[in-house]
Amino acid sequence: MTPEPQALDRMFQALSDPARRNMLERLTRGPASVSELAQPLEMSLPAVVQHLAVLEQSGLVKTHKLGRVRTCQIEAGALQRAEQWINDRRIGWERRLDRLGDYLAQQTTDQEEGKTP
Amino acid sequence: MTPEPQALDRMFQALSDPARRNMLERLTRGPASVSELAQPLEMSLPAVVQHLAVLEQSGLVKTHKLGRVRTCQIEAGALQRAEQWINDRRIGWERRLDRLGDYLAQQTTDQEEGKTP
DNA sequence: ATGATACTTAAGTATTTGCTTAACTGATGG
DNA sequence: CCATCAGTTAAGCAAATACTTAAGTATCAT
Repeated sequence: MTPEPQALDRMFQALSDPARRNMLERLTRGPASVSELAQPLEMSLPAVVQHLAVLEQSGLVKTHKLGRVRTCQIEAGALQRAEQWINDRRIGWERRLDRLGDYLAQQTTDQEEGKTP
Repeated sequence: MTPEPQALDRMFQALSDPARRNMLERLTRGPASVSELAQPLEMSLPAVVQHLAVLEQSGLVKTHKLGRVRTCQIEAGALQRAEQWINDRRIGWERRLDRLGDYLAQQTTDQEEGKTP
């Protein structure tokens, strides 16, 4: 299941903000409430809630509300899809560099063999 | 060398646009001129140049001009640093899930052993 | 020299982002 | 009940984005 372009848009966009990455980082250490996510960040609670909405819409975070507290969790699957896109591109590029290296080595060898001293 | 937050900001921001991802994808198949990058995109050349500037500032692409043509190349190292950040977080989260699984399994076992039928 | 090519620069604009403050809803605890 | 706590909603605003068109500037080919 290749992620649709828009899903990648939202995921990378979500990852591009340090406050949101901080929230994700906190969530790797276990679920947290909105206030807990907000605590280390120097901004108002509504601002944090807006960042959280971005994270949810990107699929990177899932939340559920119980009583008056909203609990947030990381969604590792989404994180993996973002990683996969990068990895595919990087691997493609590195394979290409390898082929180029082989080609250049071959050229050099040919030249060596062909030289008339 | 852990990438500074701002470097990650710019990298993920750069990756969040489909036109820029398209350009990167093209570059995995080898270097290309600005016009070549622009060719499949339905936008003006200046727009493409602006996207290219974002890619360069993110460190994902390097360019050099020879005569009147600017040649662009992917910078796999930068790509890898973005991937690394995601991977670290994902691994952290998955390790946590494993520990939680172990704990829950242990609890269940304890209960089984302690039950009085 | 002249015209076409490959960008580049500048300026303008609509939309989106990342915040803010103020006011509000809906649990919970005493 | 009523104050507090956790979060929500709304409105507004400055800055950043993602384009556009128009007008350059160097090459390069003839």
